[in-house]
Amino acid sequence: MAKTILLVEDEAAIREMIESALAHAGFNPLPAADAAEAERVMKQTRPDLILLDWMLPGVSGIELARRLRRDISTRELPIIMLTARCEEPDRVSGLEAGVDDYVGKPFSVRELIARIQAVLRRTAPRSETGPMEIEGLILDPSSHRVTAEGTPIKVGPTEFRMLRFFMGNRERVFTRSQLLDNVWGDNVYVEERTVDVHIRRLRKALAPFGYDKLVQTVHGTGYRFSTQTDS
Amino acid sequence: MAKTILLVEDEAAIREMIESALAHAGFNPLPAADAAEAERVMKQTRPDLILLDWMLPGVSGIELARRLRRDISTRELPIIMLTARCEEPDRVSGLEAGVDDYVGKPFSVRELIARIQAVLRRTAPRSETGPMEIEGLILDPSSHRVTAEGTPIKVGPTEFRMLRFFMGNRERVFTRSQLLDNVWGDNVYVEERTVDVHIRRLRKALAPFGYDKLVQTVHGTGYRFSTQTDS
DNA sequence: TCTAATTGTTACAGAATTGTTGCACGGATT
DNA sequence: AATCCGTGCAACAATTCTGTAACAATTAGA
Repeated sequence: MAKTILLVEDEAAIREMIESALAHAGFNPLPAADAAEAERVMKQTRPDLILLDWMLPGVSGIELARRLRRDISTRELPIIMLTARCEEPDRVSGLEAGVDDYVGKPFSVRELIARIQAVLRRTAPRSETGPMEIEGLILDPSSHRVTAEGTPIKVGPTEFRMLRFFMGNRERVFTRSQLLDNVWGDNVYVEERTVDVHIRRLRKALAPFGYDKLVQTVHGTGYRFSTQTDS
Repeated sequence: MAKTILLVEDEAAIREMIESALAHAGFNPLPAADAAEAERVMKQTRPDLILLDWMLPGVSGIELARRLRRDISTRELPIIMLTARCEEPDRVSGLEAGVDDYVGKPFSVRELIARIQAVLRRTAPRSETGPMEIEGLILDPSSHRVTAEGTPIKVGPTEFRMLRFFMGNRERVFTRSQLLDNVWGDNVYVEERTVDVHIRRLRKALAPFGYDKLVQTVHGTGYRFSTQTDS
């Protein structure tokens, strides 16, 4: 889930500053000091985006960008260039290099993060999942709504994610640990009993329509979302 | 059916490059070197979109955009402006002039194509439907007015664009980021919380008629325009 | 039945998110 | 120049959500 971002910047101070900013924003930064190191790193890991300084010792940033565009495996890799404000490089060469965005130095950290997210958003193919329905209970991700017989049911964010996961994976038992991974996310630490509380909250929300019986307890193991009668 | 795109750009090198890029992407490019030539071309062919350079000899790009907005026949024509990063144009005044998006030079061909398609996608339904109406709330894009039960509602430019977007995309959640892209324009950088402020202003304007409940909050996600009761 | 383990339920403090307001700034108008 | 208007932002208030602990209820097994 966490996007990996290759950061190619020769000045150590700036590199470290951006690196910590990226980490803080939930990205996985891969620092590199020059083009050679960048290419070495890319042989091992395939980043989701490249932050590339315009001025680099040895192979310049724009030259590296051209190389990446030439290689079929990195042709679609988004590139954001870091340039000195109003340096205004040759327009046509910028066009040809196929850079996705420019950020002029000095820049605000938040602007940089915003531009990264914008580029990732534009680049990523959108995977819209349609509404799910089970015995009249409808969950629509696009409107972010849970409906029973036409009337909307109010559920909290976590309950929504949990119900969405359950509706996509019915008739299967999940341990609390698995639910934490799939509903909360992998690298978060919360007590397993917290799952029980949210199960309770989900049941409470579904109870007025009788759908609470779909959320079943498997004693000694975990929980299951099922239309079959609980035995 | 290939979309026709009028390209107004004075620098021949850039014009030709974009022209070939457009042709390659399946569009039908109509090149023009200045505003006068652009207006001449438009008398013969009606393009689906205009790519307009900010800096033009004679009549400037933004001035041409204003003229197009004044003319009823071209009022709904999507406009994308090409601006140099260092020119730092006032995007707000551009937005008020009715520009749909900005692309800062230098830009990648991919980005340009993506933005063109994005603008075409989101302006397509608008131009065909004309005035929109939801439960007595009427928004008329051509006269730029909002009315409730005959009485006009005063909304600011941003609130108007937001309401127009919402009325064209009901029953769907949008994150603050998506709203910024669609209401403000893609590469405008403003704080996400600013969306909340304009949501507030829109609600305040709609409140005297009870329409404020159509603008719903989806906690943890964003906002939604819906006629269904929020619960 | 009795006991230990497991699960259900509730309350609550702190965190996170959203609502609301005032204000400075820039552009347009007078 | 004076004023108004729209905009974006920050600061504060209000609301909602979350995780945890504590206690009650239930289950499984001896």
